[in-house]
Order: sequence, then structure tokens, then C-alpha cells
Amino acid sequence: MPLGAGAEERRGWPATEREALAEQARLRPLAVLDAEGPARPRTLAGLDVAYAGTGGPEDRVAGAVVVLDAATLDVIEEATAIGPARFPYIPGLFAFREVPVLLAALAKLTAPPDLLLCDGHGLAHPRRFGLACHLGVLTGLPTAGVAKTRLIGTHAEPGPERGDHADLVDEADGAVLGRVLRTQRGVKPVYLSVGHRVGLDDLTRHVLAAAPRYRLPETTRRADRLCRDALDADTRNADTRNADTEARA
DNA sequence: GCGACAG
DNA sequence: ATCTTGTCGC
Repeated sequence: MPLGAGAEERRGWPATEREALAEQARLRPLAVLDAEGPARPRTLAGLDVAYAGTGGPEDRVAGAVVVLDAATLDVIEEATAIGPARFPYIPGLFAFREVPVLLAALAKLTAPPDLLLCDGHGLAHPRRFGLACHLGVLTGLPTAGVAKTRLIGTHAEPGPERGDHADLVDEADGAVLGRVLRTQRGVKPVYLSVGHRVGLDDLTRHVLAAAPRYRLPETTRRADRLCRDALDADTRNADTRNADTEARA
């Protein structure tokens, strides 16, 4: 999947909270949040990141993207990438920590997925520009956030059945930020929000279809396992190299 | 000042 | 996210 070096790469990655906030403000207007569809995506991609450290900018991170056939949920393609976190974990600036390694993994795909499902929020963000929006603007692909917990907004408790849902609303202005969806009877709901070039109704259908059995959609489950495995494999390789160096000393 | 706070 | 023992349930 062709992803040329973006302006971000040439300008350097934000090093401070202030620079990151400025970058969010610069990119935010580029997100397309009023789109419909994609109605019938052929492929759905799940993205996730695993960490080695405790939240600092030096942590080792592994990103993964898993492309599934939207109809059968069979794996079509996978890719991973490993590198430094490059930014500390700060709620609201999450993307600056995960985007670099996710872009690196996406660049290894042979074809662009029809919809990227990110592990985090999109519009449901303090400044309306979560990880899913950020990744959408940078790749140009349809993206959405599928988060396990709330970041902002309030909502009623969704009904108990699979498919039941409630609006996630910004108390300040009444704006609908996303949707709280029950993917299985009797389990905690997940938080959906638009990222770029997708509609909330279509997103809800796709996530429900991708979660036939568990709380989280297969996209998220597959990506979660893949990035975890990639990080563990890298850790073992590093240990092996260190052992060899010690032996030769 | 006191909580809340994606992963 | 990651660190971690046991435990309740299908």
C-alpha cells in the first residue's frame, strides 16, 4: 500500500504537548465527518499496538494491522512494525504515540483496506480529533474508532440485547459524538465513533457483523493478538542478540 | 482546588 | 497499555 513520506515526517514528529496540540488543530479541519458509508466494504482492517514500557516516550511499541474479508471474517493479509513510542501517553494525545508504528505497518500492505477500525476513539475526543480521525486524515482511508472504554461524553445504558445502542453525547453542546453499542447479550458495550469518511449507522452495522461471537469485533481481537506476538518475538530476538554479544566478550 | 482521563 | 492469583461459569 503506497504511503509516501508525509509532511509530518519532514517536519519532525511533535516533541512536546504544545506541538502536538498545534498539530491536531492543523489536521482537524481535514477530517471528513459527515460522510455516509462505506455501505458494503469488501475488507475491514483492525489496528492495535502493544507496549513494552510503562508509558514513557522510550517505550518499545509494536503495531499490527489485520485485514479481514468483511463477509467471512477470514484473514486476507497481516502486517506488523516495531519502533520507539516517540511520545508519552497523554489522554487526548494518544495518536502521537501510536500513529507512527501503525503507518509503518499499513505501508506494508499490498492493498488499502476499505475501512480501518482503530483501537480508540475518533470524533469522541476532547478536541474532536482522536486516533481514528488522525489516521484517516494521514492515510485518506475511511476510519472509525472502536474503543473499550469512554474518554468523553455521557450516555444512557444501552438495552441488554445484541445490537442495542445509545448515543454518546457531549453535555456541553448536545452534539452526538458517537454510539455505545452492545455487541453481545449481557456484556459491556463498546464505544463507536466516526474517524474519517464513514457514517455512524454503517459503522454500527459493520462492527456488529464483525463481532458475531465476542464483545470485541474480530478485527480488534486479531490485531491485538498479532501486535502482542510481534512484540514478544522482538523481545526474544533482542535477548538472543544480547546473549551472543555477551558470549563473544 | 477536585476529579476524569482512549491505550 | 502492563503488572498478576485466583475464581466463577459455560
